[in-house]
Amino acid sequence: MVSLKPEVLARAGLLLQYVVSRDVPWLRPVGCSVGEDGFKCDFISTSGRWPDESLVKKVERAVVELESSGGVAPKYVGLVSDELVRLLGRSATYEINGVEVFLESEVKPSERAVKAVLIRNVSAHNPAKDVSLVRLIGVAFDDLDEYREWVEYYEEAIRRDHRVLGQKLDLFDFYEEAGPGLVIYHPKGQLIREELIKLVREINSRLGYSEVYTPHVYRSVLWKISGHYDLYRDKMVLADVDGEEYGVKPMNCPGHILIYKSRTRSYRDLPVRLAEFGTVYRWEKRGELFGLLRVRGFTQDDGHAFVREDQVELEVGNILREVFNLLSLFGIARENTRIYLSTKPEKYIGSDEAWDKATQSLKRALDKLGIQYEVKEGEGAFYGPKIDVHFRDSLGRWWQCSTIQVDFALPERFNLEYVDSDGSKKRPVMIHRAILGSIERFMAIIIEEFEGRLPTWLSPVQVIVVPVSKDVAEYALEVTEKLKNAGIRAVEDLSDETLQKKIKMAYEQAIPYVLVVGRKEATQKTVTIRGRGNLQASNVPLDTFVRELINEIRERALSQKALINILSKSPAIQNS
RNA sequence: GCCGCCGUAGCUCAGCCGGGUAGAGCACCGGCCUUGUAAGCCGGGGGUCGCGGGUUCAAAUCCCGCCGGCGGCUCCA
Repeated sequence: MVSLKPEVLARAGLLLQYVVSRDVPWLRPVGCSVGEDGFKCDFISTSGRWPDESLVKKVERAVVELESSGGVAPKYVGLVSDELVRLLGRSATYEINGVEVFLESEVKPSERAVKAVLIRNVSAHNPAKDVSLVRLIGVAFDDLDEYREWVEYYEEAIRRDHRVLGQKLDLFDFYEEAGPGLVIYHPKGQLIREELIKLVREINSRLGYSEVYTPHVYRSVLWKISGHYDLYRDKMVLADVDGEEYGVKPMNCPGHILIYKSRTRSYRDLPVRLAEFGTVYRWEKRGELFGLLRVRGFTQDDGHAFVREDQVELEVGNILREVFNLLSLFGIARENTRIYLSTKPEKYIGSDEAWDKATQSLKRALDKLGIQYEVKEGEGAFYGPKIDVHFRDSLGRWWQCSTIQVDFALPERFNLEYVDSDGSKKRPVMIHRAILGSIERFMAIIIEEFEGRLPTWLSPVQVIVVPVSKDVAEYALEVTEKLKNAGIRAVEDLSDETLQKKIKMAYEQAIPYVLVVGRKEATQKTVTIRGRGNLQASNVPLDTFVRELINEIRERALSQKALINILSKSPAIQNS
């Protein structure tokens, strides 16, 4: 991630507004804000026209020309009174050659000249129902080297894009005939899913969750009880069958609640913990879909804990610990994660006291683990406070993955109870949690994190065996067989291609290990191991490699530990 | 859903502006080569140019609608 300078973005935003109002009379500037990924400048189009590409290029050039011809210093005037600008929350006015331009008040524009401006997109912005603005978003630099570095970074980001890699590595695809936002996993993508599911099953068992399985459609009456029918209907897939209405599940909770309700629960039974890899469908609006990161059908590693109020903190703490294990398992840098605690919104259900208790429990759980987080006041769901973990994708966008939500609403709506020690009936609290969030979204994040070069345990193909020539084909098959018998996902490449090409293909398919075998290896029952980064160990006994590789996979190692171990333990077999 | 851009072979893309009926590379198939470390050589098959309508003697190319994708906005795991 190349970091942009807010003060440079601010200056560019101000100058951009100035040249636009100078050169494009039908666009009136109304505001500009600065974020970590660029500036956003909003304009009113008084003619109803939209700026086209050539106009955008012209304006970009005009800013740089203005700067190179001496530039002009934006003069701070004060806070604005304009209603529209207030609506945009950008309340400082500046003046350039007598033209009023705007900027959010917190940022100070740079004194230094802007050397490069790149407008990345023109789009509509609708801060209110009846207001449509022209929004230019872009980046700016006061140093040409930084500009070039940013462009390079951006091109790199496209190569890491999970949509590009997903196709190149034959993991998954979307098909027009199938419908937008509906992912179809190819065999290799499904192998990754299976590994992730296996991982979460282990986490679930550590946390005491029992896995269940529930249907994909329910009678609408269930969605009416849960409240989804009223609150969520526009995102639900509903169908009338035999004169009855059914709804495809957008969430798994109602099914789990029915299980909770299947018998009388004692305070001793709690927490009751149910987990499911539940595939849900949410009919997101068309423009909101985005690769695997935003789809219409996805599988959550969902789980619901029915707890007493006094159990919330411990339960949340345990889940959080697993979430952080997960981050380190995938080597996701802390700077690429954000943790939020969202508190009571304006509209809410449940008592203030319960909210306060639950929120304090979440806080204490976070603090006990020494986790740094941001509080989003009033951003909680109407049914309870929550903790969310967001990850950053290759383009710098943030996506919510892990989530832990306290819920007072559903226990109420479904009239959930347990019998307390004094024989009285009490209402449990529900904790909704997802460790990965959605498997789809999480997969996208890790594909980008690793640029497709997944750690061995996650790689759909872990080893490819490449014979040097046809006469060692049999040995290649023998090696592959042995690896497969050891539970390793191995394939052989007996095609007619040259060795060089086979190696190149293996690298492009991001296969972690290439085993080259020729006459020498065949007679000695060894393999020559080629790992990532052209790291190589020659003539390693096959058994040694299998043993080390099984360890690497079992430990879910991030690095190519097997090869590194072999190289460090027996430098004698190194042979270049 | 809103604004803009885009949609040509399995993939990446050229051709579209100034209409005359489709091309390249990779992949695939066949042959030669029998390979010791990131693309060996030669040949071949493959496209109702996203779908539908309109303009025209003639549409991949111009116009309209729809479908799908992308970048933003809004919303979310």
